[in-house]
Amino acid sequence: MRGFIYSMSGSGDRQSDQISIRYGKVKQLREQGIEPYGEKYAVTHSSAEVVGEFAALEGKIVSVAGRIMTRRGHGKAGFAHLQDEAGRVQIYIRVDRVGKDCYAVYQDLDIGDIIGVTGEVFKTRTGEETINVSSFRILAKALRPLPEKWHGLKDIDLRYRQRYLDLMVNPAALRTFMIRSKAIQAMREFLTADGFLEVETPVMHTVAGGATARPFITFHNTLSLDLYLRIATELHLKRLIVGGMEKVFEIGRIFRNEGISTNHNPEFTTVEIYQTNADYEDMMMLTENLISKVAEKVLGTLEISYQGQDLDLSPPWPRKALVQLVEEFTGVDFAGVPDDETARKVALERGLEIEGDEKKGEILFTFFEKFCEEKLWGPVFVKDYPVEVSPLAKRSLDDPALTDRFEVFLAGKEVANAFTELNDPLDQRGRFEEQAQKRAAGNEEAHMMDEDFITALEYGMPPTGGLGIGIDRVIMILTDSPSIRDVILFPTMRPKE
RNA sequence: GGGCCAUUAGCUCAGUAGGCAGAGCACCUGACUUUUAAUCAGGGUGUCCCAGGUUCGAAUCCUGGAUGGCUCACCA
Repeated sequence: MRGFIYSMSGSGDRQSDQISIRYGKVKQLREQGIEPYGEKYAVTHSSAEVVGEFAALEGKIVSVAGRIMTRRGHGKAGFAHLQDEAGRVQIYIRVDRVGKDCYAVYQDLDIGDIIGVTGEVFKTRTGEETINVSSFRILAKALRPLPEKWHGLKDIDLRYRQRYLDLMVNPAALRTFMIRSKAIQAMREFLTADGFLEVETPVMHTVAGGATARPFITFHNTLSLDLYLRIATELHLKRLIVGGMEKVFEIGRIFRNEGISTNHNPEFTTVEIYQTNADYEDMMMLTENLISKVAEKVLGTLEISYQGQDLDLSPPWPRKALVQLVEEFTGVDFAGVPDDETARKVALERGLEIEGDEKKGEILFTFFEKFCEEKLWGPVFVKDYPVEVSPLAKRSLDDPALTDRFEVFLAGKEVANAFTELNDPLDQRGRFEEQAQKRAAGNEEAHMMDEDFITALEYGMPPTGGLGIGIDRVIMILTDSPSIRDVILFPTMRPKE
């Protein structure tokens, strides 16, 4: 914007502003016949290779490309650090080696410019691996100054809005996203090696199901149809199980039109995994295996710390019934609560706001959320959730008010949700109808009736275990990030002005 | 949505009691052929987030707004 204004006003004018000075340098370079946005450079090594393989490279000629991050001039010679994805390497350039004209061009370069250099590898007096430049080329002139070299970019707003700057100057940011990438790769490898088939299902749904959440709505012109961005991948993946796929997973973005917080971003990534002839016990083992294997692969250890507190991911993880945890934390034994009426009374006694039509299971779940959840440092499996809050999970054999469902908590965060899948189409229809009633009563998060999914179940879905993992939250834990925005490259932000 | 806090140079930050807008890095001019937060000499480059108000005078006090952070609510 600013540069645009200056370029419109004529970059030849003497301007004090750093940006316009750099615009002037571009013009000057072109007048000298030097292209400030050059062709690709024939790179032979990365910065890290020059440093790490110095013994083998000493005295050899290498070509490296990168962004100038520091600069130290000494009259007829100069030092700078070039940064590429792998790290940084120092370059040394002297006028008697590259010639007067070439050196003059170097002296006009700025921090932030991207250049390619070729030269001999040597070590300076102070012992730093360095490239003694014999030639270089400008690959991209930077028109804007970089954030400060020592403190980096601290402004959280700018770090999210201009993530490229964050990545450029804050090594921890790049590390976080490299870990994220490796962790997802490790998950994929773990699952495919175990015989799971990776699939892709629609992002645009005619019925937004598979979770209790408000969807984003969009519109298809040709079909003249409201479509919802998916809030879960669940119902399509189970259709694939009906179709005969036995082990499937999908890693994908889902969208929920709800609040934003340090643990919630409107678009986030889940992996959902479905396996036939499995139940939630199998999914517990899969969960602890998967997450611990991923942690080991990307961090090399299972004993990590999150925000200053130790967290040991070594399996097996403890398993606790939800009703038991509620009793531990609140002293209320819901097994002894006979009906909805009594449950509501207990809720009021504990200061919970209720509408008046809540079922016992809903209140039990609310107790868990309010009084237990954030205190579960974990890792821990919380199991046996009330049927009222688990419309897609199969009822427990020994208690039809509960389901064979669990959630995983790490550092007080819910990171996974899994159950033995409900495969009885009659029961499923009843659950949807109950949800539809809640929707009609104004609960926008309640499930929509999904006739097409019921139809699929009517063809018969084998006994299946299903698991969903919130990848962003797992990455938060693995990278010790306090906010979900720290692990999402471009988190949702309100536009400036 | 409520509460609290923040917003000053490209970046990181000071700014006293309401009295000329500051530092470091970056940048500009000059010196310097192995430096590394290079050094030395000189230079301040600004819509103090925005709009009003109070005042002789506002970065500072008041009101409203914008954006962000934390938190509560809601949720996942």
